[in-house]
Amino acid sequence: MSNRLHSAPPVSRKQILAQFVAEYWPGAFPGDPAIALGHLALPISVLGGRSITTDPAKDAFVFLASGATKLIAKASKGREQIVAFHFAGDLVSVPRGSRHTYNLAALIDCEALAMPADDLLAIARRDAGLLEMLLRNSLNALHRCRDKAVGLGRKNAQERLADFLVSMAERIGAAEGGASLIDLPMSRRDIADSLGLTIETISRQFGELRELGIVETAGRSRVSLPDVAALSTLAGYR
Amino acid sequence: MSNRLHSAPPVSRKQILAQFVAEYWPGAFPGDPAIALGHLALPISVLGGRSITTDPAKDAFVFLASGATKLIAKASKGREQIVAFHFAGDLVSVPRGSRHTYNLAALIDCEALAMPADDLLAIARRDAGLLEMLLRNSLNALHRCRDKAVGLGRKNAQERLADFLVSMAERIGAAEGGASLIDLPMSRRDIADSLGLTIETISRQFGELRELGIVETAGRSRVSLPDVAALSTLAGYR
DNA sequence: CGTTAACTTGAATTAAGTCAACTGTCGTGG
DNA sequence: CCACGACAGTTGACTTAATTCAAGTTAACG
Repeated sequence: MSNRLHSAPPVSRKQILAQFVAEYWPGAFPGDPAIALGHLALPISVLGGRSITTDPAKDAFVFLASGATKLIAKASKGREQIVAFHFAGDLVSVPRGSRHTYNLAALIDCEALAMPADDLLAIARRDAGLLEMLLRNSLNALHRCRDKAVGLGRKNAQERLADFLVSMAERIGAAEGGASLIDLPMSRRDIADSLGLTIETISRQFGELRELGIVETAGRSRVSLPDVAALSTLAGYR
Repeated sequence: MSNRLHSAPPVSRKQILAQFVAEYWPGAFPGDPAIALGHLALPISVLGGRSITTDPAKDAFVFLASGATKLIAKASKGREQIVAFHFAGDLVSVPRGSRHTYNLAALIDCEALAMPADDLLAIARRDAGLLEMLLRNSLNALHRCRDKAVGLGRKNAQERLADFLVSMAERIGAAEGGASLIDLPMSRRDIADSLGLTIETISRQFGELRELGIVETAGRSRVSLPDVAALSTLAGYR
């Protein structure tokens, strides 16, 4: 799994920091962010399948420079719920463990930057531009999470999978006219854990969508959606 | 329903604004916020059961000065999912309609302040203190929403209701030693729509928890939790 | 005190889960 | 480059938790 994507050339701490600043810190003075973030931002390289560990007693932010991750919540009895997936450029808020224990895991090889939330907030307090980007990002995540809650609470298996595929097409799909090609970095188990279903149900629903001619699959990870609009209809929006 | 709580004495726009500023705008100069927010913050009084309407095409913030609300998402086929409950002092982010349509409704009489998100952000851009409070509030909502997603995706009916009651005890319960007294402002239907279940299932689970001696009910809204710790155990955390 | 909507309870149904066997994909090493 | 092994995914039969449908009860408000 560690080489599903070609091993990236070694990326320096400086480069990752620069990437984060470019995306989330508008109007930062060159050199300034490096000094401020220098000591608290921990650069991380992880192989697919491994965890991106942060202090479980503190909220943290993780900037994902490259790769893909899942944010897992653990409940009792070994049950796991994947609360969000992330891709290159995303900034993830990883909550400290309270009711449930949270854990960020790499789906494929990742380059990331981990920062304690308190420290980042302390820096941002002096810079409204950064603060506003953090706020926009967090509102975005909130709205995504709410839409997810609707699916988990009120949709059947087919609608959940349709919604998942439409979302993935939007985020990592390669458009081909009305169609979309996706190379899923997550397993059927991950999809199941994200949609509150079992792998068997995911498999059966992939089957149904294939029958309907709305989804085509090749191998474990390649998915083609010939008609994204039709799939959206099945997702039970509105 | 409009007088479940005594009708509050008429509250002026100025008072509500002051309350919002006191909670979310540290170090604001007196008079300054009033000028900035004056034209865009819409004061609202609604009776229980009515909707707090905001422009459905724009994200909005609603500051709840008094009362209690539910944020409802509508999916296709008339299905509704309550995504969050709010109480006095809460600041609610109401998303514009995208995949699902969102709607904020009063559970009891409310005094509130509605603001278009863009306008509030434009003001906050010049004030890191306000911005930081908005960010903390939004991260808080995000973490709550994620915990909710875990329940919706991976917990059975009893665990969901136990979790709901523990949360309500924390937010609006009156502590009595190890016990907690709650006066629920929402109906069984609201609880069902929040937990992704039906009213019948909620009713049956209340019955079970009563049998177990962990929950006592009086009338439709009064709930007493003699042993919150025991209830937490049933909620399937960790 | 009477009406009405909220809630409760019971019996039948169903969507998804569980358990178990089978098949395909993909990376490794011959 | 092909064959093998291991794990990921699929398929089928059966079970179950929660829904649905249908009567009852009760609480609260006028």
